[in-house]
Amino acid sequence: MRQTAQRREILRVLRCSRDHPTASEVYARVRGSMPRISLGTVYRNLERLCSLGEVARIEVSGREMRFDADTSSHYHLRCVECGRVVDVDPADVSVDVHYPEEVDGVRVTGCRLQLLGRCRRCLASDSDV
Amino acid sequence: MRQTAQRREILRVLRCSRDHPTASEVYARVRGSMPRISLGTVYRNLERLCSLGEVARIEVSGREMRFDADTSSHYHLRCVECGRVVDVDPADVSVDVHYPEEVDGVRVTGCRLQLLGRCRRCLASDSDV
DNA sequence: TTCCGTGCAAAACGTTTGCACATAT
DNA sequence: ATATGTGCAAACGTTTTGCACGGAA
Repeated sequence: MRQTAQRREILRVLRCSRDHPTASEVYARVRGSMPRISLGTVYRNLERLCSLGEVARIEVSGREMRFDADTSSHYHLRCVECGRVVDVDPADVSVDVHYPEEVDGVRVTGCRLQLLGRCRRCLASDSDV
Repeated sequence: MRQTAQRREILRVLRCSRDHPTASEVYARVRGSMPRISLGTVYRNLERLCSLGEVARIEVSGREMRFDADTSSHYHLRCVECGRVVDVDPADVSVDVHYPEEVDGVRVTGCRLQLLGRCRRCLASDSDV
């Protein structure tokens, strides 16, 4: 794989971000230092970095993908109102799950636990409404 | 809320479907008996039925929404390759999860467990590749 | 009669892709 | 020199929306 300034910058931005930015957010941040980069390049590099395991794709439900330079195993807590995602230390969560090996012709390979909640900001604006 | 033939038909189709159809799939099926229905109407009614709690929106990550007339609590197993979703009887799954009440300003209200796997068809076509 | 729901079409949105050009190797 | 990566713009698939009309109440 060829080294490029764009890829380096995208990775740098991701490593400085702790808020699991979307592709557009990465794009906006990278444009700060590299105004002529294109959104397509951001997508292509995020895709590439994901398959290399350098960043993680966070498949939180809802529309857009989010990305995380922290590829260590941890949980994500999502505010169901604004979509904000925060990390949860695995040490603070205990999980004991058992499931069948196969259901209805689908072999089970694993499971994903997602925490849901509401952030302070959204709780506050809820009381306004 | 006003009764309409369209909403009744959409609900009927969903109740006859066990494959968690996407909005387009619902659209296609409803068109069988109601060819002039519009996709917009399908979306508007699915949205409406969801907020009434008559059907459930299955938020499988990233891709398109799926809908389920079975609103009882059960798990979903998704084939990570083709996106197919099958139901998993809660009796076949044991879950014991503990998590903090709040993390980083986000109050935790619950969690969601999603099973992931690969269906026979995809496993078979994988060996072709 | 009155609105709510519909059909239609266009827009919005996140993402992918085709192309010609640039550039790392 | 070569092939991989880029910028740009168009295409894509899903979902939402504006509008005038139709039909349930």
